[in-house]
Amino acid sequence: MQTKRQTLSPRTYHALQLFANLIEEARRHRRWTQRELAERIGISRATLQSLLKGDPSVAIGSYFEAATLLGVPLFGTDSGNLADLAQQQQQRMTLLPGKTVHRNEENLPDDDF
Amino acid sequence: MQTKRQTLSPRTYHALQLFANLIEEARRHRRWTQRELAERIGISRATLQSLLKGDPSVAIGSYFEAATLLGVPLFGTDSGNLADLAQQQQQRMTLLPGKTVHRNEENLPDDDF
DNA sequence: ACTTTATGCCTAAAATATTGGTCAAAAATG
DNA sequence: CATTTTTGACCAATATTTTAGGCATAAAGT
Repeated sequence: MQTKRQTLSPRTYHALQLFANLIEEARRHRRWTQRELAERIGISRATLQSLLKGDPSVAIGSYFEAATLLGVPLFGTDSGNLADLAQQQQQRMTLLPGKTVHRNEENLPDDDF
Repeated sequence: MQTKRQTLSPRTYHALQLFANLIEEARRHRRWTQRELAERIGISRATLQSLLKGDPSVAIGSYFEAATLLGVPLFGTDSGNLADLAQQQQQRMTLLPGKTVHRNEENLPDDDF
């Protein structure tokens, strides 16, 4: 029934749609049947169908695994250096000053860029 | 409890970790509290915490909405042209030949690039 | 044209993600 | 350094996703 459990920003829907389409395109290109792909991902065909429609309620792990298996680039990079990127990020964060975000009465709610 | 309902490829885990870290970094940068962000996304703080750890079982919609709200670029682009990209994709696909993927006994299972 | 396979869509049941609440420790504030 | 706020972790109850299965239609193979 596809219950609308939460309302998301238009941008999110577009991103989802795009992502799903990239995956579907890759699937066809590789000539994998829905069953095949679903099986490889480790989910049911029904869920895969939701995924291919861009359903926001599907687990992100299923999306990413699909992309990985099909070779759809995640975060710009297609190669394996993704692990490195993650680690860089990790460090960059742990080194940063504020561990927790604190606020009092009146302070700038938004600090852009 | 973080049940390990399925086993994913290392690359997927790395991507998830990276994504979560990007979001967390952006949150701190903007000085939003976990409560604040969770509320804006429309999820509980508990779920947000799973998300910030890179939990694969969290709905992709929550991830993407978080990224959107925090300005974390999705698919390389930060601006609004994401909608256009989606539409281009859409058309590119519907115009393509094979609607369904068919196979018989022996044929090339993998057609790379 | 006929046969086979893939896809789209629908259920009820089963599995599990999400929630709201609480607590202790950590971090920022004044 | 005392106070306030944020964060990390946990839990039981609930809401929701996921599943298996079936059926009709569409597409591809022979």
